[in-house]
Amino acid sequence: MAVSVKDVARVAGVSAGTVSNALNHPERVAEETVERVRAAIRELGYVRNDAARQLRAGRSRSVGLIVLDMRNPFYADVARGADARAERDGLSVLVSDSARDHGRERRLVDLFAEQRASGVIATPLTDDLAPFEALARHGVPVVLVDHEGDSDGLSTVSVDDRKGGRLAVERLLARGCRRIAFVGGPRDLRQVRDRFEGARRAVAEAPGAALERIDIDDLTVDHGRAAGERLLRRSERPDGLFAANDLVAVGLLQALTMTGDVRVPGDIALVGYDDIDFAASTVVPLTSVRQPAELLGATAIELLGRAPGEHVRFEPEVIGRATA
Amino acid sequence: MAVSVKDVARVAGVSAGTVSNALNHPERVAEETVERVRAAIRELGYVRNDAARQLRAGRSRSVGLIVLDMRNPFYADVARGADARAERDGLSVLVSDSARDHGRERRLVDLFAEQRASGVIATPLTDDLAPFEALARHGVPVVLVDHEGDSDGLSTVSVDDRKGGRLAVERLLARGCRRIAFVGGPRDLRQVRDRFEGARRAVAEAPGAALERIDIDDLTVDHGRAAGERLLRRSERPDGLFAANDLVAVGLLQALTMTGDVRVPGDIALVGYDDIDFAASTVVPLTSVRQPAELLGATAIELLGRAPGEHVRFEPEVIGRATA
DNA sequence: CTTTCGCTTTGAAACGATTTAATGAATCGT
DNA sequence: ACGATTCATTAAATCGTTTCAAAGCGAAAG
Repeated sequence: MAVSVKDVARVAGVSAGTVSNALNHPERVAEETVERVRAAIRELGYVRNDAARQLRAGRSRSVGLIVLDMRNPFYADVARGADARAERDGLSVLVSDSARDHGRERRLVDLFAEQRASGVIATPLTDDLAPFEALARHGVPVVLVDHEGDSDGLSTVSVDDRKGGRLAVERLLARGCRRIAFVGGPRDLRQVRDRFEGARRAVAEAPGAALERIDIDDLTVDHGRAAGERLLRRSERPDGLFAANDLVAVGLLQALTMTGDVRVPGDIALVGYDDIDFAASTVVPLTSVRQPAELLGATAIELLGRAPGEHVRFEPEVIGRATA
Repeated sequence: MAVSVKDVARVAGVSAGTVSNALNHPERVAEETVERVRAAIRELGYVRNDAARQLRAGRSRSVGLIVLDMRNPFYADVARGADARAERDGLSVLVSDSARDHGRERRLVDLFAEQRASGVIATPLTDDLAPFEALARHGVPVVLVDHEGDSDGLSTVSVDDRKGGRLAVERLLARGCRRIAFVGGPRDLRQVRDRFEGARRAVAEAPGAALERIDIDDLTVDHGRAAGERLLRRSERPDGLFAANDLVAVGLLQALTMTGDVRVPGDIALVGYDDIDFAASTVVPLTSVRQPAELLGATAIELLGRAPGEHVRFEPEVIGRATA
């Protein structure tokens, strides 16, 4: 059933080696022969077997991209950026979702290791980089995205999240907010930790300002809205909110504006994180800390081709809209 | 550099075949030997070469999922559903984005063909199913998602989009809307076409109701908002809007509510499509036609394992919220 | 007329895992 | 104690492609 080079060779009246050359190095083969091989391929409906090709080459032509959460548009943008850049190098990007599950992350790393991927780009779940270091030691280039690693077998592309946290809070402080709350979680997620840390420092430097921490279990719209509703029932409310990402911010915004007795930003100002497409489109357009998502993805692909251990860091930027 | 079964075999003092058996059929190998092999694997840091394994097996353990637009949370949900179901069968789902580009779609189909994927699940770009039919003819099971195909080498999982369009408009009609507009595009996208067609029929059956068509180039928040802004500048406005998907609906809603002189649903009612997470969280919670996204994904994986040519169709459902 | 050069093409050897039939060793029943 | 039956292991074949050294062959050079 399976058509192989040998069959093509027979029909074209040449050897298997020549078929391979006609396909991969047409300049080494007489024009007329190339044509004959092409015809045979069409006739038989031959499709190259990538497994055999890879086995010989020792390495595949695809790079794995492991994201924390496919539903977060931020990662979709990272994927887009990577995809676009990879196309130029003749690589394919295959995205997979760790869904914030350690087991799943591990399995995906193993999968790409076994596939001898050309590279793996990942947003790691926690600080436990062991699986990725192992991967790198096995010769698969690894680039961590959105992670400020220090491990030197690995390259990283990141955005300074502490600075982002600081910028967000400084924006709130500049508006006059003094009772600031950070809404995010889970706490062991590095992004959450660093953004909070940046916020903490900014508040510490501002006389008279206080920072409260509101924990949620997941960075989703639903959890954000639930947190917002809890906030509404309190007598003493913060006057400035910093959400760990835009999904949470969107949820908060919904809850706060729903009843109509809290005005945003009048009573409570709000800053989100990621500047996803939706941010510009919320009830009150969302002020957010922007990360250059597509650029992160594209840069990650570039780093795959270079020596490991390179660290590129981008600067976040506040996109001021109406909520703060 | 590369560690192979042979190296493991040497260290464990057995033959290559035994190493393979220890890995894949431990019950055929003496317990003590399995242990010795395991130890050797750990010692050498052996990682199985999937290319070789596949070459022998003739088939890979991963299924490709080709989506129209990674940024649309609907597809993220489909991917989630597929992923969860695939895990049980020991398959991995690799997602790739055709980004509504024909060339890209073609390249991805070729890629999965060459990889001899266990299956391909795709949301096809247009009605041109030739590439997918070719794939199926080569023995790769193909399931089209969100497509009501009739081609019988292919299985499909779909949601009745015409019915969805009808339901959406009936909802608007029931509220008393009579000047209804459909906002969507591009016209050759099957989803757009069918949803419009359903809307058209529903309007045709309602005495005194008229349907207008507002074309946009892309089903995104931005295009929706632009359409909404154009709408605001008109003197004669529709009293009911049906958006081809929720992203567009969110954009429309933004534009309409921004200025404050149009009330939703008072002046203009609105129904979206897909019921993405965000839908519940918009300024005015969005009424939307729900498709069981995760179920679509899971079902697609199941169909991969069955005989080709099976067609499963789900029913859409209106989720009534505040906009209509 | 021989030598040399350049261009095509070939045949065989990899790549690394799995499988098959065959072999050897141990256990069993009678 | 002997053939029959398990059980564990092995050696060799195989999957389909690419590569590399070698060979074929006609034309140009001497």
